[in-house]
Amino acid sequence: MGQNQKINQKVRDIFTDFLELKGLRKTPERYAILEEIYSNSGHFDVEKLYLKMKKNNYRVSRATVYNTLDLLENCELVVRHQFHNNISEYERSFGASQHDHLICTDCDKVVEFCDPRIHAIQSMAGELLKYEITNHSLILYGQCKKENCENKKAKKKARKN
Amino acid sequence: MGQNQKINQKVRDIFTDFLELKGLRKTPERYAILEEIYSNSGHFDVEKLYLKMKKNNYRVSRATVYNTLDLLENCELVVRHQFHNNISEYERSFGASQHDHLICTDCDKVVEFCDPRIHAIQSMAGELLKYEITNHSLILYGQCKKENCENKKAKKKARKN
DNA sequence: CTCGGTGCAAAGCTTTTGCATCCGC
DNA sequence: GCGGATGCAAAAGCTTTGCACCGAG
Repeated sequence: MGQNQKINQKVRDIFTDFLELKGLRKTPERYAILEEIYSNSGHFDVEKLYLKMKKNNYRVSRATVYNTLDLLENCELVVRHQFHNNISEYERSFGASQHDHLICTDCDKVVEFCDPRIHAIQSMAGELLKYEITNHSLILYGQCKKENCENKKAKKKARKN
Repeated sequence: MGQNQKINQKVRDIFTDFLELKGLRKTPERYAILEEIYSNSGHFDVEKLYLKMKKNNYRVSRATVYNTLDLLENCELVVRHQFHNNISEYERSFGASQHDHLICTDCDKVVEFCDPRIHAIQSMAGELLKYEITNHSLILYGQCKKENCENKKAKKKARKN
């Protein structure tokens, strides 16, 4: 059994436990969506996932995709990111290392990075303010200093700055 | 001259310099919007600002509000936040200390806090990844441990978790 | 059999866009 | 007077909702 298959099995089990705990139904659509998400890594939005499933001849409605993503977010198999536009991006979160994001303000490219001090900040702030912190979102914005940054955004839309 | 008036004058000057530098017009609408934003502190969204101006008998279109907020964001008189919903929230950023946000997952209340280590993370990540970091967004999510947390969200919508 | 879940389409919200008019320069 | 800015309304996205039907328990 390969590493991926092992992860997929574990993930299905977590989802099943969650659904049973909450008294929710174990529908094929829900498992199909989970499967699809864990068949790749990287960021995706609802539309991308919806179209990918359609292409693979698995027909689900957008409503079900939204519903299932909510569930998966609640059982922490998926994290939702809110980057600086008004659409929700998602990412699978089991079997992946905790990380944060750096976004290029020229080309929108997303780079992942990790810094242990964030957890220190998180727990200290929680203690100080009397909050039980469950998660965080750290996004850095900046320009790539390398010359191979393709500057897509500038092409896409001449920014009025 | 009071502290607020001094700030308002400084802020107008910054905006004027910015508009002149970019060759943009100094329209009364733009200054009226800036004025309205700096007449209060705290977070606001486009609709809230739009209605506030309307109530004060200053008629601007939503389109102009969006346009001007873009300009103000570019000259760093306003920061835009993307919390975990799909609407943009703004906050004036001149004359206020740099801070980050903690959001209560029960009642959506936003608390501000500050930790100097974030700047260290920011510059180290930038150096490592060869990016010129210009700004960041750090949001912590958690539940208030005090009993006076009114749990508005639970009322607003029985979350399907 | 029941009632939660799905699919579809309509509605809701925020944001963007097109165009005629206006006004800063 | 020119060309950018505004106002309005329509259009465009993303997300939620309503309702008839389906199927998991």
